[in-house]
Amino acid sequence: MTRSLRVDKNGLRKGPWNKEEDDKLRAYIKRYGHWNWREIPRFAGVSRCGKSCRLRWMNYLRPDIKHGNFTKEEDDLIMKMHNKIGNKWAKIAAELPGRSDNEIKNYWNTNLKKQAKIDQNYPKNMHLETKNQSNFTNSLVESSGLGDNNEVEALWASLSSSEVSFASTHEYPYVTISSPSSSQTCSNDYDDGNFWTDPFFADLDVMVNNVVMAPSDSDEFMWSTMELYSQYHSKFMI
DNA sequence: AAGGGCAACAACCGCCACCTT
DNA sequence: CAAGGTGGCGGTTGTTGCCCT
Repeated sequence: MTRSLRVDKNGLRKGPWNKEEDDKLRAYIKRYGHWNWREIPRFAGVSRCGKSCRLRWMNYLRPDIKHGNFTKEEDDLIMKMHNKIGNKWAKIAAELPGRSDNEIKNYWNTNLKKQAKIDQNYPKNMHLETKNQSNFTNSLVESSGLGDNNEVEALWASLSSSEVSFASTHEYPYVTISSPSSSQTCSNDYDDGNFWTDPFFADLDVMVNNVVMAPSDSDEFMWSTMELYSQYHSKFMI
């Protein structure tokens, strides 16, 4: 399941590692540590680039690395964190001792992504305009961070053209917002703003008080919008 | 048995942030 | 402050194995 072995123009091997290379690298790092990845292959006696050595060590040779099937607990944690922070594999890996970011990324792409897609269709989609907007915006003014009813109404109106769905997967609620060319999912227990990504915002052209907001550059906008959806979720969904 | 399609995953590549000089 | 080096990250690719027809 790996690439075929080849040698590049500098004489460096590419492709699958053999046992001898693994043993040399493992032995060297065990004894001297990894002080400089670019120099390590020369000292360890392997014809690989430093980057390749680092990858091999981090994903396979580290003594604390765990191989084998993911547990249900690990699945849940990956799903939860992915809902929350998106494709931040290194951050997710930091919460899963013994798992590498590469392994988690592969696992997500081959297993969990499909599961997540299925979950997002549950329980149903709905359109914002079907709800009682005025009552809701009144209750939002204070908590949303927006200035007054007009601002909330304006934001609301501009978002109404997008399809918004609310759903829960396991114990982690999330909100999915679909626009014509992209979709974005985020968790309600937000404490990290990075899950709002540019493609979604770039597509929305949100107007507040006749000013086009630049969402990807505006933390205030981000928090306000998140609060809006969070409040909406808790108010109308059981 | 053959082969086509898909899944799995190790490894590569390009980009970026950070550090050092 | 700028430039170059390095490590880390995330997206993507390439190959093998498995399953289905």
